[in-house]
Amino acid sequence: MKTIRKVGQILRLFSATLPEHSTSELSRELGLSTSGTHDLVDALAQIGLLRKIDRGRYRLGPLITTLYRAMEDSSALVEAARPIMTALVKDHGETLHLTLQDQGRLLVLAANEGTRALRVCKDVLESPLPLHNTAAGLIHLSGLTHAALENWLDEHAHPGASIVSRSTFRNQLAEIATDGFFAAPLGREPDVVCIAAAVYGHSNQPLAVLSMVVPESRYARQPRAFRGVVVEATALVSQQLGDNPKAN
Amino acid sequence: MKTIRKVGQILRLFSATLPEHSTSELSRELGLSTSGTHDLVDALAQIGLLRKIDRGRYRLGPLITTLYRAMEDSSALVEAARPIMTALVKDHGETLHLTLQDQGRLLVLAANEGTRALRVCKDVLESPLPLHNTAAGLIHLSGLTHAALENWLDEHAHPGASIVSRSTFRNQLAEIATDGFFAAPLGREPDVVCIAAAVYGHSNQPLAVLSMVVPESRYARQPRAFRGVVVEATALVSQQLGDNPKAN
DNA sequence: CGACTTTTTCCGGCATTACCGGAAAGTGCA
DNA sequence: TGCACTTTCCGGTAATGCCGGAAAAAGTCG
Repeated sequence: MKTIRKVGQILRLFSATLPEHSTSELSRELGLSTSGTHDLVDALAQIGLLRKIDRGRYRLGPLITTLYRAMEDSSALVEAARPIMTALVKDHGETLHLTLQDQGRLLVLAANEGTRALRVCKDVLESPLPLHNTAAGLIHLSGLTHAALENWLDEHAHPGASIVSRSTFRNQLAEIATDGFFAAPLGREPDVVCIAAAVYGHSNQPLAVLSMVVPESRYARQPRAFRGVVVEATALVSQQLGDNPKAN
Repeated sequence: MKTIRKVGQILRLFSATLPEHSTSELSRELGLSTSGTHDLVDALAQIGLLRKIDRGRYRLGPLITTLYRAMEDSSALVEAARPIMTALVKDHGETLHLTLQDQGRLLVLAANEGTRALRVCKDVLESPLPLHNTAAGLIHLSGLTHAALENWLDEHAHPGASIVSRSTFRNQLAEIATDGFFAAPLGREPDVVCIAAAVYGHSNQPLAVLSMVVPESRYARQPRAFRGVVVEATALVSQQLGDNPKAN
């Protein structure tokens, strides 16, 4: 559906740093005619996904907020995960994240910062790390369909990128998918280890990822204990989701 | 753009109380074929506006969160309004709302509950009141384009509805548009008065509404004072937005 | 203030795509 | 295992999106 793909492309041009666009900026970005682009954005404004600010200038519209509220109010995932995350931080003092992925980027749904004097900042997964540079991201990648993974590789596996061999990478992901768990240094921070496990929804489908980010010095002392803690927590969240007929 | 209109229709079927739909539910609701509906929802899932949960079952997708975050992070409106609302609650103790409208429904962006022993609950504008039953809603209606207002009237002005005469109603809105201010009882609550004024954005376009909801007994003692307070607060917000080149 | 440039908006024709029928595949239940 | 129902798939056709070109609008400059 080409029109819907264009809808996605247009909407993704709006960001916190570029919240407003004109018709001609959008048409240049998308390689479309100005009149065609105008038809599109006008229609998006009519349904509420965009809002016309001035003549020819648009921002994200109220339907975004409406849908987000609907989504948030119904999120059994966050509801199930929150108390488990709170308890985990209290017991272990380390920083936690609950994440989804959206078109190859991490999306943080909930973050609880650790309580110890030396702790990993909870914003570490907000910066635009490539998915394959975090254990949480690799868990997400391992849950992608083959087609979605190929699309992602088309974008990220090229000369000069850190993924050298596609087949090696796919094999790595297959192992991770089997384990449902992975631990690795966070991006280029050798002092920080990310320990991540998949949260499964109804019908055992990977849904979200719960991860703990820990100073390497503490992780090195008892890596299996950390693995156990994270796997157990995600099993609890998955279990609550599985028991809940509304669970997503 | 019929396809985009269908996108809007589909997305609006997802709510907090109905967060998940099957393909055949959606096709029945929209009066479309199941295969046509499948094409649509599959495409929406590919761009991230929906997410496929199970075979043939969909929920709102991660792009909603991504866009909402982008929107929230850039909202000069809320940023401008928040300290002014905080000061107003502190000084006067009454409940405040900052609202947008989305296709004829109020959308609360920020709500500060009053501090006095007898106070109006901050949730009062969350319940699905028709726009014309609140002063805030009437301010919003008065800012609609003629076409958008006609669409809204087509939905709301019919035999048995509370709007008896379209032309009388339009005249009332024209006066409200001129004043940029209105006060009236809240819905069917004779004890609560809603006092609302328009917030203007760049190029003097009505953008949002700031309103105060007050026990009628307190309002009756000094109605002009309340009017002055609300009008001054919205003028301050409008002024800050006008001075801000990023203002929406 | 007029000329000029650029952008936006509008609209109808045509090329492209959305839509759907019908069939295959999948799922649940008795 | 058969049946009922839903989902998914796919190709043909009718409907729609896309765009060119012109009109309108807005801003800039001399």
